[in-house]
Amino acid sequence: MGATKTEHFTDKQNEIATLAKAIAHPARIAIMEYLLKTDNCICGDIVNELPLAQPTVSQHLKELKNAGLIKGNIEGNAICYCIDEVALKKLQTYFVSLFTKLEIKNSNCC
Amino acid sequence: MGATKTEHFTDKQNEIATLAKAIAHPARIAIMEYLLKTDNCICGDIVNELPLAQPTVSQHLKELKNAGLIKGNIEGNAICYCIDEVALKKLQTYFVSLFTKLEIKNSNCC
DNA sequence: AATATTTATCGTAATATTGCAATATTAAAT
DNA sequence: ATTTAATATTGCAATATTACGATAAATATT
Repeated sequence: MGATKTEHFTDKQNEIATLAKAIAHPARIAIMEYLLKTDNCICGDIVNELPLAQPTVSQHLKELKNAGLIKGNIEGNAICYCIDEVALKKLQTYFVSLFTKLEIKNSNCC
Repeated sequence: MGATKTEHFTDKQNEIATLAKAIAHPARIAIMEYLLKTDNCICGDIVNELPLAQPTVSQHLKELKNAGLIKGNIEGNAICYCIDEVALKKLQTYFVSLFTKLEIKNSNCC
């Protein structure tokens, strides 16, 4: 009890849920937005940008990386984090398709 | 310690994170997809459709409703749940805008 | 080699989520 | 008014997430 019953759902449903969970935190939204607006995606800058301690930011970065939303490259003794378009595109495509289905349906009963 | 520090992030960041959290579970994805494909959005049907006990489904429905993603109308002694387009549109628009920014940027450094 | 800088990991406390049995609530049907 | 059916709430156990201090690991600088 307590753990999500992933085995009862489809791979696609689990995949989208996992991606959504990865961005289901304002700090991780803030990281994604920062990476989108800057050309200087050094880990230390992200830590400075966020109102959280370095180990906490590091943990959030790890979660985004595990979900495939960002990737990190070693650059000297720093690490350069960037958005990985593939996963982001999956989320976008999914929501667009949901909304398209809703429009085609156009018979929301309540 | 332990709770999300929402007060340090923008309203928009918190709003998107909350919406993402609402769908960050395969059962809630499955509910949204079911509501999109059926015209018969009675709570009992959702319970039958999902591999979870009735109280658990009821709780997931409540979370989706709190996030504004669905709405429920009393219909006799049953309840009709439907998708609320407004919140879904917000998510879609957000991801589209993220991806647009990424395309405009077109200089992912790593 | 010693020191400084940068990032990751460990350990742990606080809090939140997930799932369900038991029970309550509400409205329909008898 | 009882009974039945549908949904919500309560209470609780199991698990997951969030946050951070302390520390480790890796590279750069001196």
